[in-house]
Parts: sequence; structure tokens; C-alpha cells
Amino acid sequence: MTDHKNPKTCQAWARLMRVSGKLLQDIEADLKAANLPPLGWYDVLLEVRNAEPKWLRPVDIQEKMLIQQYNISRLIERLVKEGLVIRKSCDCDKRGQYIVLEPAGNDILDKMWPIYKAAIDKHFGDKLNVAEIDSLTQILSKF
Amino acid sequence: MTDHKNPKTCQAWARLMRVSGKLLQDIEADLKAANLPPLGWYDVLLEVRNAEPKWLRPVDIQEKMLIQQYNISRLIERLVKEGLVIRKSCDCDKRGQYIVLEPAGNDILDKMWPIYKAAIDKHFGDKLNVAEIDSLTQILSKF
DNA sequence: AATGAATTGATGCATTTGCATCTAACTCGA
DNA sequence: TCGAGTTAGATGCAAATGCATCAATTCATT
Repeated sequence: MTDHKNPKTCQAWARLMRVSGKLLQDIEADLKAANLPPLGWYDVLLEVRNAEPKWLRPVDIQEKMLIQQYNISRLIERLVKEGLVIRKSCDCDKRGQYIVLEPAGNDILDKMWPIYKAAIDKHFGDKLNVAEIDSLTQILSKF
Repeated sequence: MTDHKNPKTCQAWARLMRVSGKLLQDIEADLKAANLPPLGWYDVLLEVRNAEPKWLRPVDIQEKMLIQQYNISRLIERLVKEGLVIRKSCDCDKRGQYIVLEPAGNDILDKMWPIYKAAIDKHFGDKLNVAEIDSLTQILSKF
């Protein structure tokens, strides 16, 4: 890293943190205002649905979502308690388990998406033109 | 928001959340590995130092950091307990208080910065060229 | 086959965050 | 100047997160 680059880097970093944090707050707030669960629930349920007909294990979801093992363990615990997914024992590895989407989980996904989509557009997409969105996507792909 | 734009928007959004979350995790981990406090402490202390010789009140810091009132209240509580800042009664508004940096707080800032800076470069700056950093900064300025 | 290392998932405990609400102080219009 | 409405900050309680560690299994090497 050359010296002249660092000030710009730090400014970009600070701005990235501010913007992404604020966007997350605003979008979560829209979900909450609609009496819907937090984004973490959506992410897990969507991963599970997208993987179908394959079944995912907690460790798979954890890797996709880049979160800690104990966090996915407890997140799944909450989803099971709400009847959104069930645990299914895993024949090939007796330590493991499969996480299977229940109809209620599918319904929640379908209820959340319109609100989520609208919030993404309102707080994020509407502020950028197509070129900026493409450019942002390209830059973020470097990570 | 036009229909053809939305899929790109959602992809950019998803990528933004993934990347910013991961970067935050990695950089916080570097601080923790060096036995240093979390980024939130740095942000508060830096706001207080940058404002000098003016004194900030909790509500000022809260607005700059875009966090909840109860979060800044408790964050300051921790900093006071560690002797990094002190509360000073505010003559012009008896509800309020000023948050004043103590020498220990200044030291912590100076200790954290080299680690923080190196982490920003390593996890963020080094992955992008100058044009990309400029472009990212410009795009984020739209928010 | 045996055993040491690695992986999967859970959990007790401490810290942090979120939510609702409180008190005290300030503001502003009648 | 009075009183309603607003603002600053704190806090009790519940929920979520972080940390360390555990038990059960699987893998890999000899």
C-alpha cells in the first residue's frame, strides 16, 4: 500500500461502514414496521429454499452466511421453535443434521420478500443509477 | 425503480451486505487479536478528539455515529468506567453533559490507530486500485 | 484396528443490544 | 407565566451475541 493511497482508502472505508450500517438499520426497520422477522431469518430460510432439493446442514448455512457457528446454532433454534424449519437426522454423518424448510417458513419468505424488495429499492436502489450499481457490484466482487 | 433494474440492485445489495459485514468482522478480529477494544470505542473517542477544543454531548456523538440513544449512553458508560473519558456538567443545559477525552483515552486512540490502519489496508485497501477506491467513494457519497 | 486430530453442533455464562419507559429540563405559544 | 409538548439522558428487563468449552462423531496416519 503506497502512502498517498491510504487517506483515500480510509475515507472510502469510513464511508462504506457508515452507509452499509445505515442501510441495514433502515431496511431492518421497514421489516419490523411490517411485523416481520429480522433479515437473519430471511437469509437462513432463503439459503435453505435455494438449496432444494438438496438439504443443507447448519455448517453449510454458516459458511454461506459468513457467521459464527454458535450464531447459526441459535438462529436455527429460533426458527425451529417458530415451526419455520425442522431438523432432520443425517444418515451419512451422525454428528450432523439437515435443516428442512417447513410450509410456514416458505410463507414467511413470501411475506417478507415484497417488503424487503421495496426497502432495498427505496433505501438503496433508488439512490443510484444503473451504471453506479454495475460499478459497485464490480468493485465489491474484488473481495 | 424500473423492473429491469431491480435484479441488479438486489445483487449489488446482497454483495454490499456480505462484503461490509465480512470486512467488519475481519478488522474487528485484528483489533481483538492485538488486545485492543472494539471499533465502537475508537469511533466515540475519535469523534470526541476531532471536535476539540469544542466539547461534544452524547446526543452529538449519537448523531455523528448514527446509532441509538441507549447505545451511546451505555457505550459512554463503559468508556467512563475505563477512565477514557469523563462527563462534565453542561452549564447551558442542565439535562445535558459534555464528554471530555482523558489522557488514557487519547493513548488508546494512538494505540489503536496503527493496528486499525494496517487492518484497513490489508482487508480493504489492498484489494482495490486507486480508481476503484475513488469510484467507490463517489458512489457511496450518493447516500 | 488404534489413536490422536479435526469436525459438527450445543450450551453455560458474561456482555451487549433492543425496547419501553422514566425523570428532569427545556421550549414555545397562549 | 403557565402548561403542553419536546428533548437529553438513564435504566429495568428481555433477547441476542460473544466466548469458551463440551460431547459425539468422523477422519487420517500408522
